Amino acid sequence: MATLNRPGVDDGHICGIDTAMEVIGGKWKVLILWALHEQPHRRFGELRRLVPGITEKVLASHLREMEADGVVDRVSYEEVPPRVEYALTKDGIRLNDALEPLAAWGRERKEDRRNTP
Amino acid sequence: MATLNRPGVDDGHICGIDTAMEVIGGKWKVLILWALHEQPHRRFGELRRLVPGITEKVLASHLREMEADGVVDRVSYEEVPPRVEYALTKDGIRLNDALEPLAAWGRERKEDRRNTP
DNA sequence: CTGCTCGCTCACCTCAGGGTAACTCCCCAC
DNA sequence: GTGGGGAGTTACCCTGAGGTGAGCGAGCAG
Repeated sequence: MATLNRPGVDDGHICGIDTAMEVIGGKWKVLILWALHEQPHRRFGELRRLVPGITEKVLASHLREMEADGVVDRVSYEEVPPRVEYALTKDGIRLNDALEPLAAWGRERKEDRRNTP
Repeated sequence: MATLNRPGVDDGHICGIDTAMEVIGGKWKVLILWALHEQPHRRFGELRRLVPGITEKVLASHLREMEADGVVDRVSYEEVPPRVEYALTKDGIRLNDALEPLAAWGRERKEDRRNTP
């Protein structure tokens, strides 16, 4: 992503939001985070049901990206039938906390729109 | 966008974050918000310089969307050469405040990555 | 007359992120 | 033997957000 062009800034980021946006930039990532925040240790199929509309392919790739970004943890129990559980990492929890004010803004906005359509 | 499927939820949104994501979803929107937050009443060309990489077309369309979303205000002074100033609305200021924790998360993360590459 | 500034608009094109659907592997129940 | 759950993978397709480059309208400087 780009940067606001000011002296003293080294790499391509300045305000920190763009860094965060890279992590939550996927179409469904905030919803996945939210689902894992409501209750840790969700299973794959459970997430698929909780985020209706998402396809298995995209859920899988989003989860792998979020794992690579260090915000979710994948634990695979070697059983049959397979069982895999996803949970937020410490960093993922902090990310979710950081998203809460944004969620509050969205909720408030939704309220306002409902009252004045 | 989609919704976490739980009873008691009416429209397509639940956690509020998705509502917010619709507003800040454009590629450069958070950077525009940030630029307007640092100093209100920025001119078009000024924003173009502050957000390097953005094209005029995209800057214009982003600004129009954000105006429609009620987060920025456009004031056109009928002069020649034309002068147009953009500023955050009250709601835009609140949105920016809500983004601050996310920015902090991103900055912290950037620090960590620098120390442990 | 030419070129420059400012704030755009228009027509066209690209590409990657996401959607569709089929397939795998291992076991259990019917 | 077939059907289903569970957790994916693979190959292919498609749309729309964003990028490219040009032009405009008014005035002023040289």
